[in-house]
Amino acid sequence: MPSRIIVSRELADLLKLLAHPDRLRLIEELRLGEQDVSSIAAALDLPATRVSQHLAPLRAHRIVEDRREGRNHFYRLTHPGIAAWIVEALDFVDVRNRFGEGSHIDHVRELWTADAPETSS
Amino acid sequence: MPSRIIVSRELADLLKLLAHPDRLRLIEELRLGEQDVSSIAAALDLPATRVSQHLAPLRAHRIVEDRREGRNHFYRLTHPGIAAWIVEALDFVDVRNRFGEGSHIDHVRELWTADAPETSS
DNA sequence: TTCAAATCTGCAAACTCTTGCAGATGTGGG
DNA sequence: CCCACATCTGCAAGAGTTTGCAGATTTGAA
Repeated sequence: MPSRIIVSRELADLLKLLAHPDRLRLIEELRLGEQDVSSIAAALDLPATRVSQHLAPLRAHRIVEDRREGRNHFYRLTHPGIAAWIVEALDFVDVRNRFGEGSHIDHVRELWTADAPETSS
Repeated sequence: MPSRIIVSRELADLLKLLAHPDRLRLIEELRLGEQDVSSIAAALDLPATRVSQHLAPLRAHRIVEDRREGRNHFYRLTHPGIAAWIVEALDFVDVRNRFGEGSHIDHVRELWTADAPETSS
């Protein structure tokens, strides 16, 4: 079995794991640091159960790591660079004939590239 | 509908499209230049029909573009950078407890990063 | 110990993707 | 015109994914 086939399977599994809108937003949500499940659920406007369901396979493939503190589980990206790598894929999204779609993409690229917002002090 | 949700769907569709071992190898096969369907099929050791089936959605999403010359259809990457971007994802593949897997990955990274092999002249 | 909060796991229905195959289309040669 | 070659498209069975919900865990507090 040639290496290319073995590795392309691993790579496809990884991409399949990332290929879900909620999981992509979840990863970008962790871009700037760890958060517990409830915070993520609130930020993404999803039921906490669903967030936990998404986190399970991400944890199994070591995309995220967790730390328990009392009854809260804090998650963080195992490879923080993955968030920026995902944003790069925006360059490959086809925006033909989708008016306004391009500007949505530019807007999100900024959201997912900006530093932490300064606190209001 | 917030931009993040619209864009994360587009992005997930893109990743889903890429998340297939044959399609990943196909894209890396086109890394160094255009090829017709039969050549790709021979290189990947797949039936030409299957290659054509994989090319159809890649073409629909503008990952590849084609050019007809007689009865052959030559395909090339719309964004040649996508091949290198895919190779970067190897950094995020989990290799825990898979002896030898790491070296497969390094080997393929080289294969998919090297320049065209020099001709034998 | 008993309760409630936070999270995790298991399951079934609905949905989507993959694959092989049969047949359709387009092109060049004789 | 007729055939063969290269490629494309449509279809159906099987496999895999997503989702909501019910119930299991784990932990801290009363």
